[in-house]
Amino acid sequence: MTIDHDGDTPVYRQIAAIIAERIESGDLQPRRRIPSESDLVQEYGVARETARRAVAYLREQGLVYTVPQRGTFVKPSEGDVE
Amino acid sequence: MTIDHDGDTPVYRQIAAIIAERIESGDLQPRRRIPSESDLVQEYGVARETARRAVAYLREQGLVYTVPQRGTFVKPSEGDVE
DNA sequence: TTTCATTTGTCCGTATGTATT
DNA sequence: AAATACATACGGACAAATGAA
Repeated sequence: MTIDHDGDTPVYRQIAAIIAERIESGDLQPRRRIPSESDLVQEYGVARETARRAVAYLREQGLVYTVPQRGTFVKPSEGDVE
Repeated sequence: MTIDHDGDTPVYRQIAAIIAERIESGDLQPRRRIPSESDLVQEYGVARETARRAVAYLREQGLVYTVPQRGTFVKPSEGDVE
């Protein structure tokens, strides 16, 4: 997966889409931590704000949840055990 | 040496320049520890991130090396004895 | 052995200024 | 004007290793 800096889709949404795909494919498991903002900065060569936006977008979509000072994690599905 | 918070040169580079000057003048000797991040925070009244950036900048310039949980030290010159 | 302070590593939250589109 | 992106700077918190007491 590569980032298109010139296309119509904002970079942060492209990154969010990649992570969302990893969640849906099971590559990123429920309650497991997703890559940190710094990881995303490194991996995709973007600014931290862009990485933060990508994570914020996933949060808005209800795919992940963030624990301050801990990280961002994949939300468990509805029927999952507590 | 005072920090100019409003000038063109970023604060972290000003601090890096001060330390670089201390190294070149011999005030900070090879293999000796440079001031810790906390020291720089105290001394120049900056955030830790800014202090960390200054050190990172010196590292990129090859002037110092960092040992985790130990500190950052002045790099010995080429011809120095091991 | 245990405790404690120090130090760097790694997180996250926020803000401002600038540039580009 | 507004959205996107980058650079800089400040703040707080916890983790982990080291070394000294």
